[in-house]
Amino acid sequence: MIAEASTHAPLSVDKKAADDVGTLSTKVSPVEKCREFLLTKGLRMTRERSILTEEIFADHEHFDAEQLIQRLAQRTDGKRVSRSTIYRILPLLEEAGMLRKVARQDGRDVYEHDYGYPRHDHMICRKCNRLVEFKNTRVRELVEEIASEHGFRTEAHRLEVYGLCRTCSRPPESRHKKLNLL
Amino acid sequence: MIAEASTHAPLSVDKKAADDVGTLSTKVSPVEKCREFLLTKGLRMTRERSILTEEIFADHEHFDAEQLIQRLAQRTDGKRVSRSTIYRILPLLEEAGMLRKVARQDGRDVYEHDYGYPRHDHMICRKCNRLVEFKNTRVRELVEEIASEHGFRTEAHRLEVYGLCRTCSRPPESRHKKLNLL
DNA sequence: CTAAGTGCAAATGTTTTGCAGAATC
DNA sequence: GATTCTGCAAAACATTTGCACTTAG
Repeated sequence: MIAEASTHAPLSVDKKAADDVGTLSTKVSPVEKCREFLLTKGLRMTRERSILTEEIFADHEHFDAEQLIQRLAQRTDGKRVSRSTIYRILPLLEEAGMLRKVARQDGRDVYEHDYGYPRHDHMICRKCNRLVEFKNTRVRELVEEIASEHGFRTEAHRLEVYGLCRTCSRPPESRHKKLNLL
Repeated sequence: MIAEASTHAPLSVDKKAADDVGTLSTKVSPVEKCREFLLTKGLRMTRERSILTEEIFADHEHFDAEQLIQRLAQRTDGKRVSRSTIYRILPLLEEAGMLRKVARQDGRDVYEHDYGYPRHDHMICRKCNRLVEFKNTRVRELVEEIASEHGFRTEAHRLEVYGLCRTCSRPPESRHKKLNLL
């Protein structure tokens, strides 16, 4: 099941091209942060929630539910977390401000960390599918400014820039060859 | 578990609060534009494609597939278009550059016109779910500027601002009346 | 004519849910 | 100890697809 033959260069994040994204201000571990949130809601920190949170924050890659299910729902050791539980915890982590949906690819919601990783926006190359992260304070400022003009109280924003990355927009180059661009 | 009591006021677009969004530069009718596209692909302009295109471009509201199905799949006059056909045509209109997905709400893809309507961005109220459109030239300028710093060639962008709209951020307020908000 | 398009019903794939037993506070 | 959680299997949904029949070009 889950056909999945897509050619999507899936979710690759171009860290090299990113600006000042990468500085990490660790205060509390993700699991701790999650526990705090759960407390405020009168909910409980369970083994499953802890396992899933650790798995998710083990790296900074983007991911979707299916990937977590692949990794966690078939373990035989004590670290198994079922499909339903995974689907139930993800919205909690979102509500906790630790995750956010950034896209939908192949019929699935794609998440990224919203905790322990600096705020940033994305440039997406329509050719190589590369996701370039960038950080620019003026974006936030402008958003803030526009919002206030509309009496809107900003909590977050998402800016995605679509186009061609440096590599893909560079014509076959040098020569007199016909550039088959576009 | 996972509360989820969302009050989704679905897809309402607050035109009043919108800025200069509204100027319309009509060149060719949507149906014509669509026909042109179909021609280039060796495809045919059918009654169903024409009906659907007209229905979609009759107003500038955002919509999802289900809404079109509601309106078109149960007609008894000659204007019926089936569910499958609707789902088959939507991607065509996207490819034609006439529509684009702008969000996902309640598990459905939300579309908006990408033809005959000026470019704009969105503010989305997390409480009443209202979609406020706004247009601000500085957004495009800033995007352009940032992109070029990264050697990125911009083709389009999407900016969504999340937060609370004027109404929802106003505290229960003044009166003792229960405002059944909205 | 003949390739492309449509409607229907059935299939797919993701996400949600009711329940009974298990675990946290 | 009561409430919240988990896993399971089944359900709910949105979207897609196979097929026989229509239709545009």
